[in-house]
Amino acid sequence: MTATGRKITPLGNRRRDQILRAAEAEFEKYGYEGARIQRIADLAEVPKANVHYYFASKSTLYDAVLSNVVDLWNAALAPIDADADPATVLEDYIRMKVELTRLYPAATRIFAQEMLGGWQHLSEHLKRETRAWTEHLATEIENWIGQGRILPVDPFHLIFVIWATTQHYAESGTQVKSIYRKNSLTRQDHDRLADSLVTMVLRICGLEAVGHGRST
Amino acid sequence: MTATGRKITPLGNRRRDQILRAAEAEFEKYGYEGARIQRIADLAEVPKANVHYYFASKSTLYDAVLSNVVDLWNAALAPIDADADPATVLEDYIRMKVELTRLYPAATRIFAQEMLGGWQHLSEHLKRETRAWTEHLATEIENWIGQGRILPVDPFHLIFVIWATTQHYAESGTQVKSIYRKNSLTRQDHDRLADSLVTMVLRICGLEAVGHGRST
DNA sequence: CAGAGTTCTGACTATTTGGTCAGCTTTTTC
DNA sequence: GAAAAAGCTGACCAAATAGTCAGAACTCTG
Repeated sequence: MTATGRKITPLGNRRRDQILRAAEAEFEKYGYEGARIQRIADLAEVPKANVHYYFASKSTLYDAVLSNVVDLWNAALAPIDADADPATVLEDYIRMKVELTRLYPAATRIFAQEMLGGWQHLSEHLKRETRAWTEHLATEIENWIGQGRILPVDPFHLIFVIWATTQHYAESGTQVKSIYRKNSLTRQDHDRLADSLVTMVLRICGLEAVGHGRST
Repeated sequence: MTATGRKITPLGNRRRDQILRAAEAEFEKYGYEGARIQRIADLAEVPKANVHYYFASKSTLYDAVLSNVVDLWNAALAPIDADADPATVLEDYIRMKVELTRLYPAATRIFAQEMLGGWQHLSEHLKRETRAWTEHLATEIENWIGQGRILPVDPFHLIFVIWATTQHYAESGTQVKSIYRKNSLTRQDHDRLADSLVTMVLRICGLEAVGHGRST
């Protein structure tokens, strides 16, 4: 379905994706309010009216972009094995999160902007989905605490630490890019971030092997 | 000096502050791009033209608001005693930060928005000031690591953890307010947040007394 | 290859927004 | 108490912006 209610052919789908990618870049750079349909059109190399052919309004377009991101997160981070070792679960979670940040930096930034802004522009439907998997992990953490498998922490604080710190890195990533003209950060950079994060989180939970400080 | 280059009298100063406070609330709620001069004027209960009498442009006004915040931070967080105990310094820093968040929640949110947005709207002058005290603390942390007084961590990650987590709390604070119609959070709420944060940060640095998990 | 369905777009509109300004009112100064 | 300075504001304006629409240009199918 387009904005006008017609069927979409493969050709139309390609254009739609093209616009969606441009919109992602625009929303990343300027946020919801700052984003301009005209710039999205320019970036996608289509006339502005074409954008409105596929997406009725700015908010529809934003929702479409965010919906992609949320799907990504759900697919990658949702499944947690209840019996698994907390350290393993947390480490996997963090490394997956860093990997997603590496693969989809724009998407991640938009999501984080939305998070910090109090989910102001997110549709109710997407808000609910987001909360679902956050609370899933939080419950798991609380169980571990109850079972004495990790030190007591506020689960939401812990999750936020992971998110915020990854995000901090994504930020400095864009700075590095603009300063050094590097198009992407090295694999090593990402590994080092993940290491640092894992170390911090495991220490918070009292799970790190003594004298195993591999971060710096 | 007003926008038109005149002297400011006490009367003018009061109006200026009135507008500044309204602007703070507006920027907090909508961010730079989303903020509307007209709404600021309405909130301050002055005509829109009066806003422009004191502040030449939107960005001038934003800068004035942020300048206040940065001054606050500089005054409260800058002085670090080089010889003091790391645990004490970090704990004091965090508790001061939480206290500032309690006293100036709007200012803090704007600042954090700017932080996450990569300082896009901050004037060069303010950017430099901000970096100055961040790097000051980072250097201190690096010294501690070098002297073996704390476990190795990325100083900027650590600082970001403190900031982000406090911010997370400020966010949920506004949610709590809007849901429960509480006008301010209790002293106890703030103490509990500070406790939780201190615990996390000290664990990361390997400084927490064993079995001293007072957070939840 | 015709015509139905889909895609595309230039030109347009309605509205919003930041910002200006001439001239009025209030306050300060001497 | 009058002249100067500062404070104030209604009525504008130019620019920007999201969104519309009629009809041209494709493209797919039977």
